Amino acid sequence: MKNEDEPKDKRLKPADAQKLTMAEVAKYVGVSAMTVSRAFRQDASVSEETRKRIMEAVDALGYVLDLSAGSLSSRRSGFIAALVPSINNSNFSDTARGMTDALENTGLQLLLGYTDYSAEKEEELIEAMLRRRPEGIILTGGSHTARARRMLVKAGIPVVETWELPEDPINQVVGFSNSEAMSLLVRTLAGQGYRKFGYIGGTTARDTRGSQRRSGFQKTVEELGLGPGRMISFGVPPITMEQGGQAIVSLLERWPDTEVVLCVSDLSAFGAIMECTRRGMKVPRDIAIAGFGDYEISSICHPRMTTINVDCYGIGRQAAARLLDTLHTGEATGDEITLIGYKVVLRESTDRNGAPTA
Amino acid sequence: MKNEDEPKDKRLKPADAQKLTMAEVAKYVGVSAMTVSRAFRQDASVSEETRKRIMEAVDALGYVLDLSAGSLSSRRSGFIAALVPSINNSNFSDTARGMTDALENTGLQLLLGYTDYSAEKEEELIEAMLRRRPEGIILTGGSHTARARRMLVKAGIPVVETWELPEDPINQVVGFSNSEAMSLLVRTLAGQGYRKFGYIGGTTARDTRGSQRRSGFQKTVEELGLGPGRMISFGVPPITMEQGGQAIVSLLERWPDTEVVLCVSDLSAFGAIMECTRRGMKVPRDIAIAGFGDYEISSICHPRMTTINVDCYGIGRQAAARLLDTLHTGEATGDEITLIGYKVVLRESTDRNGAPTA
DNA sequence: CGTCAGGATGATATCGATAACAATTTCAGG
DNA sequence: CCTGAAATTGTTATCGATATCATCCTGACG
Repeated sequence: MKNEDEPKDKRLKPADAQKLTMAEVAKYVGVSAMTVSRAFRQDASVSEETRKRIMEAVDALGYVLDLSAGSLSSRRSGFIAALVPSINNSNFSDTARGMTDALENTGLQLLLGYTDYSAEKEEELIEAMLRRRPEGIILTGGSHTARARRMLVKAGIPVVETWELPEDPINQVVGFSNSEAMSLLVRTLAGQGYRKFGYIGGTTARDTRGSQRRSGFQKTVEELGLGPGRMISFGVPPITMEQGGQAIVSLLERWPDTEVVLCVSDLSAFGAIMECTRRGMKVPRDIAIAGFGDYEISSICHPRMTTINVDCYGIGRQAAARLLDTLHTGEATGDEITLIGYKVVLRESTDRNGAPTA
Repeated sequence: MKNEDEPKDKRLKPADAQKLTMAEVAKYVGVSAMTVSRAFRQDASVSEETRKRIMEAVDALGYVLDLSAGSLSSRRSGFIAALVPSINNSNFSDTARGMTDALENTGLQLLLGYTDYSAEKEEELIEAMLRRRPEGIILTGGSHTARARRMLVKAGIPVVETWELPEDPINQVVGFSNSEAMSLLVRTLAGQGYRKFGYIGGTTARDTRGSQRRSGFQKTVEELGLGPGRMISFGVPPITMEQGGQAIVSLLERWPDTEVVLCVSDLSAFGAIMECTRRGMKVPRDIAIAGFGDYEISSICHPRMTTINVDCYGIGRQAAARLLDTLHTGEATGDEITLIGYKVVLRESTDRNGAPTA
């Protein structure tokens, strides 16, 4: 081999004056790189004195740890991947917050990806995430492309599916039955005397939770002997507020005697309520409307909206907690299903007295 | 080669049968690892035939590229970090979408972090992101802790600050003046004859965009000779819908003759409108209300809301585009400021005729 | 005074890909 | 057929940290 006399370095990076490495910090302090590495971890054995000197040097030099190198050698990437359908949905953001909170002080970071309610996009994201070797992955829903599923299984990391109860879970599940939740809402309202039920949802099975809610609605209405529900499908999920408004107009044109309309989410329900109000109809006097999700808007809007409250934060928190369990025990104690609670929240928009609080 | 009978390893990874590397794929196909590596990139020169065979093997074996190894050696992490205050805010999610779109087909992935409107949280996130060596970073706002700023400068990667016009930019800026935008709204409404202005915002400077809007309001009201504005500060940013409702009650108790109330965001404005409606006041007949941001809710709610529309998507798209420019030219062509458009959207909630469309 | 446990630190191999350059093959054109 | 440029493929060193094991040191205790 060559000695390091002559060929110092011929290729010089452009304007890259600050390729500071651990070795340089080490030299600066007068210790080995290994000791610097140890100083960055709280479990490692380094004397307090040395650590202090190292950290001062780190500060002085402005050194920032390079995890991409570290994770290669330690085989721990230090992050958990989480895929949610939408960034702009307070239900999912509550879930994300739950995950972040549960991961606090674990040394694990959460990296979020957005699937836009698309299984293809989800597959792409799963691959992109797996390439960075996450230590675990949390998914929304239980429907994935075949290839996505294969990759997930092969990856050999804990997988948690959330927000649903998949028939054939990959690993762990933290969720609830969207179908039963919607069913509960139908039964509750039927118990209040409502008989003619309408439903507003999306057109495709793309939003699997939406489909489940719809089928829960349909099944229950029939079980109660209230005939087939009046369904309006409108647009590609997620349905917007505006589409909710358009949908209720169609629905009432077609079935003017509808008494109560359930919506796949609070957002479309809000659009429906506003549109009715705009057209001079009183909610709930002329038409009762309920949503799903208990978004902030539901308790603020006028009239306040009946909906299903789901423990979104709990989903995230539990999902991350189950993931951590699996990571710590080294092996899942069996692929469990963690059920998450939900409850009907009755508010003005379905009040039988028809008189919203003044 | 070795059988399972011989427990060669003392430390046994749990169920870790699949530590598939590029070298194994290469062996399987009968080429070198380098060729496999090339096959994964579209620019590299590999014969179509070889690439096909390699990709079939990748598929058959279920190999997933390991970027943590690749980025160490190539010194390219393949991602851009973006920090936003909140994931549950459609303005910022539009911005994020703009960034994602602009990065499409660039081989760069977007990693989002959310700061919760806290500079300390932002600092932590910046450090966490920098440890993974992003190729660029996009921030929301121009206020950062001193240490965060130091780290950013030292990192030697392009930095884009968005949504504001910082006095002392780190590098590039894509934003607008929140102060002037609010000022424009005040002038527009004053032009319609409004004289007694109220304002609802948060209590602290934590939300810098909020503070700028407030000062724009205050300054302009005084410039127009309309006396000091009637300000109600309520809660820690971001203000919720509910706080908007509470705030307007306080404001009207204190200054019952207020004609129009501007809010730091559409969300608080919405809460205010609903609360007024609930109390039997007509908007805008009894009180006019305007927001900021043009969220979906503003065009749906009843009455529809006057607000400022900002090109949120454009902010994201431009920010990413400027970042890519800098990456490609190798050096910024000067740290530019890219101005983003905004406009006043007049709707029913400030209609001087006072008669919301039936 | 010797021994040994255990903390602190260092030396070296290594994680899995890619950069850089070398070697080989292909093929057009003289 | 030969030559050289371009296309394809291989070899080796390396990216920057950490796992692992070796070494050194301190002090308690017989």
